[in-house]
Order: sequence, then structure tokens, then C-alpha cells
Amino acid sequence: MNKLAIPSQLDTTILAETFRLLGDPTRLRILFFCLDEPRSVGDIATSLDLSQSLVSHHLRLLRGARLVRGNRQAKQIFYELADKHVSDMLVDMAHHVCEESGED
Amino acid sequence: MNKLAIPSQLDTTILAETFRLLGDPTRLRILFFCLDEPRSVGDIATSLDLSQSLVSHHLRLLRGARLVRGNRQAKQIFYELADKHVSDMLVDMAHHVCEESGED
DNA sequence: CAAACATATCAATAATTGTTCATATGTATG
DNA sequence: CATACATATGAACAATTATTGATATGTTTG
Repeated sequence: MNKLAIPSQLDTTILAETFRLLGDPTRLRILFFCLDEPRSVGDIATSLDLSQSLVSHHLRLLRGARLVRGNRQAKQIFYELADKHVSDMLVDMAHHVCEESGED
Repeated sequence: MNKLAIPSQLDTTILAETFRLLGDPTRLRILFFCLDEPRSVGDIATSLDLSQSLVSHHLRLLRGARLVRGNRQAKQIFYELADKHVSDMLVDMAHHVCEESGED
């Protein structure tokens, strides 16, 4: 079915932008931390030992790319992965990387 | 089945490294160009309008991460994706990104 | 509405990384 | 073995980006 043609240069740039955002250890840790349940900014910062400012900056980038989504609940804002696509993608990639040794 | 635990900080770094390499438009274009058939360095450079040096530098990084693999054939070296994992991953991600609008 | 708390933003710095140009290595051919 | 060709490497530069510290915005509670 849907065989993938070589993406246009524009598409490639958009795709690369997503990869780029996932390509930072701090951001990846934040994403995995929010994978199972929504987490407040403060919780993320404390649990991952990052400054509140840094977490906020990264969340902004992730929000901008619609990789995460935040819900305000009183004073706190709880972030979670934006949708199932994103979480599947993360999990898949993690598996891909674990299974490093290929069949070739 | 295999539910994914939160990766260790080390694993996260390794995973991020892979994402990071995919997160550059030039490298992604090179990868997609080599997706269907092996391509020589010169062919890549000409077809994608990049300097030979630049292509070679990027190929080195991709080789280092075992994302591509090169076969010498006389004077030329033909690069292709390292294995099916890598190509599947690329195609999957491209689909994920195309289907941007989630079910949430 | 002031004080306390949680998150976001701004400006500046430090570190990383993509790109270029010059040159080296390796390979075939006359 | 010299020349031409294809790719790789090294040093330097330019640009991008992660991180920090200080401060602003927004939200609740007394």
C-alpha cells in the first residue's frame, strides 16, 4: 500500500524539526516522564533535577510542535503527550533503538 | 505486552543521539535519497545540490550511528540505509508526521 | 487587593553543531 | 608510476541552541 515517495524538501524540513526536538536528552526525559500520566512543571523539574526555567523553555518548544499539551488545574499546569501518535512514536523508537542488532 | 518503562538517563541519551542525527534537514534528505537504492557520494551531492565535503561529513555521522552503510565499488562508494529497522523507522515517522491531525 | 505560589518569558552566556575550504587518502587507468 | 577521479579528513568559522538568572504573568487564598 502507501509506499513512501521521497518527501519534498519542505516536508523533510518539517520532519527534521520534529526529530530535532526529540533529539535532546533533556526534552526526551521530560517526554518519557509525562508518558504515563500528566505531570506538573514543578514535578518535572524536581523529579528530573532541572531548573524550573529550563523545563518551561523546553515545554514551550514541545508545545509549539504539538508534541505535548498542558491542562491548567488551579495553580499548576499538567503536561501530557499530545496524542497517541506521539506516544506510540516514542515507544516504537525506543524499541527500535533497543533492538539495535539488525537482521542484516 | 512489552510495556515500556521510563528509560534510564543513559538510554535516553542514546535514543536522543539517534533522534538528533535525524533532526537535520540535510541528513534527512540524504537518508531519504538512499532509501530506495544505494547511492554514491557524488550522486548524493549532485542530486541534492550539496558540496562533496558536506555530504561526506554527514555520512560519517550517519555511519557512526549505524544508520547507513557504504559499499565500495571501484572508485565510488555506494551508501544505503543500514538495515530494515532504520528504513522502517524513517517511513513510519514520515507517516506519523503526515497524519499530523490526531484522534484526540 | 496583597501575599504566596506556579509557570512563563526575557536577555545574556556557554556550548554544540552545520558548513566551508583546503588538503589528504585511496583507487583505477594509461 | 604518474595522472585523474572519488571520497575522506582537519581546521576554522558562522550559526544555532541549551542553559542560567532575573523578572514578569497569572492564579488562588487570606
